Amino acid sequence: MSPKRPPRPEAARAPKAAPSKATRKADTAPRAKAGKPAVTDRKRDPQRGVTVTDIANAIGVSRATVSLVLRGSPLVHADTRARVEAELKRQRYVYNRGAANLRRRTSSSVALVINDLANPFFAEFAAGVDEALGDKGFVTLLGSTGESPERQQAVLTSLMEHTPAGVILSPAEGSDATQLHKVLDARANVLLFNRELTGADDWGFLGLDNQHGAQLATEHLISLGHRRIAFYGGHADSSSCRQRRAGHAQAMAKAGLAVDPAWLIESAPNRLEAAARTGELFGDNDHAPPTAAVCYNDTVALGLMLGLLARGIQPGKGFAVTGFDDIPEAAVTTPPLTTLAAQPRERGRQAAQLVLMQLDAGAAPRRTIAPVTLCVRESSGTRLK
Amino acid sequence: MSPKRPPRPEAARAPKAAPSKATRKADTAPRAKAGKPAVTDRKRDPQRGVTVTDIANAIGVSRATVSLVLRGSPLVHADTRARVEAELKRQRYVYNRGAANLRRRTSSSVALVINDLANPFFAEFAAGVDEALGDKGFVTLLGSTGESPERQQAVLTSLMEHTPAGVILSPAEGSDATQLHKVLDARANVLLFNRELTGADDWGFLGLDNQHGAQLATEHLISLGHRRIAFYGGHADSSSCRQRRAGHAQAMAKAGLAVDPAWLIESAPNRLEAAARTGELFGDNDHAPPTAAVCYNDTVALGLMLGLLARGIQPGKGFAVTGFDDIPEAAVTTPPLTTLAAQPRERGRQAAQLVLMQLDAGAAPRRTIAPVTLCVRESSGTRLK
DNA sequence: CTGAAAGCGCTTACAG
DNA sequence: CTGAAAGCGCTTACAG
Repeated sequence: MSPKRPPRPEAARAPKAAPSKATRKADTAPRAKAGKPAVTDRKRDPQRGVTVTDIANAIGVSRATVSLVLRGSPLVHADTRARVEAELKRQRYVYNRGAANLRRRTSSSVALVINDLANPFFAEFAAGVDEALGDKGFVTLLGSTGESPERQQAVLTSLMEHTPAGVILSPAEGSDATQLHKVLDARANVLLFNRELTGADDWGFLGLDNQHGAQLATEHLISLGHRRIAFYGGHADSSSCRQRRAGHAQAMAKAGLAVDPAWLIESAPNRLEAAARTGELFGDNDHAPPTAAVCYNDTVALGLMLGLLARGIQPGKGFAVTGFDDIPEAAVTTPPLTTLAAQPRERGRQAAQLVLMQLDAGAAPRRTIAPVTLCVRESSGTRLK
Repeated sequence: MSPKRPPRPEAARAPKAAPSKATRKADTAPRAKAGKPAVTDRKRDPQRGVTVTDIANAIGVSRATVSLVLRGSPLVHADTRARVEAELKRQRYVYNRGAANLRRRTSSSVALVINDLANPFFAEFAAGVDEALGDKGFVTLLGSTGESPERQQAVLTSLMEHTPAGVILSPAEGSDATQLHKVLDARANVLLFNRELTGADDWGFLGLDNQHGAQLATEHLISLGHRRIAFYGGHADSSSCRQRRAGHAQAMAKAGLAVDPAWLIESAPNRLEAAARTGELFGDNDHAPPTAAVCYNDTVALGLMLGLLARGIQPGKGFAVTGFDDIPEAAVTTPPLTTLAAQPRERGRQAAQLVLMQLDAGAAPRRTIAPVTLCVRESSGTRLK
């Protein structure tokens, strides 16, 4: 029943997996030379598709000619071309791109590996990637890691066996460039998205302007009169969190405002933990508590708003909150969330273009930073009196 | 720059597209027989990957033996196997599944075609499909139609050229089985998801229990004391809308309640149009207006709630609303939305299993209906006095 | 237990 | 303008 064994955790080992039996009928050995005349009423395996050979034989030309027609070569005589095309249509020929890719040593696919499609940010990103890839005639090979570096190794190993022309990878948290190099060899055309990795300079990178985004949010809060502004959530060892924290720090410094270390609060980027840590904002430090928080992302901001409500504090009234990402929920929460929009679908299109550009000999992998825009809603409140 | 021409709108025509030049160096003609001894300091194209031949030559066995090791055959001597495996690792061999699939006439991919990944319902569904497919050693080929039957034809045509072992298709609105049969031939292993199509009985189908779901929602509203309950949104010619309307009708009939035809209101399933049509609920008919609405889906329900607010009516207070799907926003709107949960990720896993089952000779394509569960929140309000 | 040979469906110099 | 031949990287009877 199971056509292949699942990929082992030790993904780097040789593929033992037996490919699927895609043909519904088990192949019986061809009895052509077995003496008796073959059963002629099924001269061809019904499962077999139409091939260039069938077309060529049907109208008495060579396979080469059919191939040239398929590839739109101007070498073929118009009449011949017309006859071939008619026969192609008649027999409902389907091009076997896998065979062509093998012969030409090309690829018409790009692997896209992300944490989880259920994250709307990545869903939009994936939609953008697939859109742009499709426009160029490539197909998307999907893979998801669920933020597990081990699964990521396994998924990438499996995808590489399909010889993608490129890999767009949003690394799982805790990814290690050394490990990744074991499965994505020197020849691989890789574009990293969203998370920067040390030791991966041979690959392209597309990221958001995290620092500037957080700076915009912080400046926005300062302009509303806030002076004590926390940075809430995220893991300080992730590059995006570091960059966003830097933006926060920069805006505060620029405004001549001190940052109490107690205002830098870590939290896993999920709603539950973000809500649970709300109390840390109002801990027993000697100083006055913050009146606003720049959150690591929207999910954290949503959690914090729940946590605030649980303590009887109205987000946007008693305490200002900003997010990052502009996920769909951000517009419909109570209150709607002020956040940074990253246009993930556009980023997806861009990632596809970048990875395709890298295929060209000249284009060296580049570091690209995409802008984000502040989207003001009610969670950041109005001007403090 | 563009490695392939984009697929033409007339998708059924022969593929003229020239595949991508994935190899960074343009191939130069092999000069092996050109007289002069070949340049030996680069005896192999550096772009070339390691093949079974390389492994076989390196340790002096035949390619067949290497292949047997790769496929885990018990026929190889343990010593030989060990030597092969060591060499595989040393040369960082990567299995070329495309070549193997070609030779074995198998496939290790499944095409997944949906309207748009940005729809969280389909994002979850896709995540489930990919998860389950990956567990079985298959890879997901992604395609999206944006609800356009024309794009759907083009996308399917392109995907079929990659010889997927199966196709999971959530048909675009307005899909036509006859058209689909032009690109998904008799051999294709197809599973339709979510939208039923007449004339597609040779394919498998996985759908939600739309009727029962709408019935549950209606019964819930009836149990709260509502007597005049509208069915709001959706296009009456879509199968899912018809089924949900039937569930509504059935619950009303069972409770002995008449349904005023004016309470059946169509709307495109988007927020904007759903909001705009709110007035139709309170039109100038002679009868009293409804006090509650079973909405076609969550998006429609969200739109309706906005429309109600715009007329000064509090959803969940002055008017009860239910949705369908349980998208993530449903839990965080004001008020949170009572809806039917379809567990799209689980449905995705199920779809993957079904399409893989269909590969087996015995398993004929089946019609499978998955249950949905009522998820009560505040938008349906409390008991009417 | 291992090797030589044929072949999956396509493409591409090379002749003619 | 068209055909014969070789080959992409793998697998599979068939011999030995």
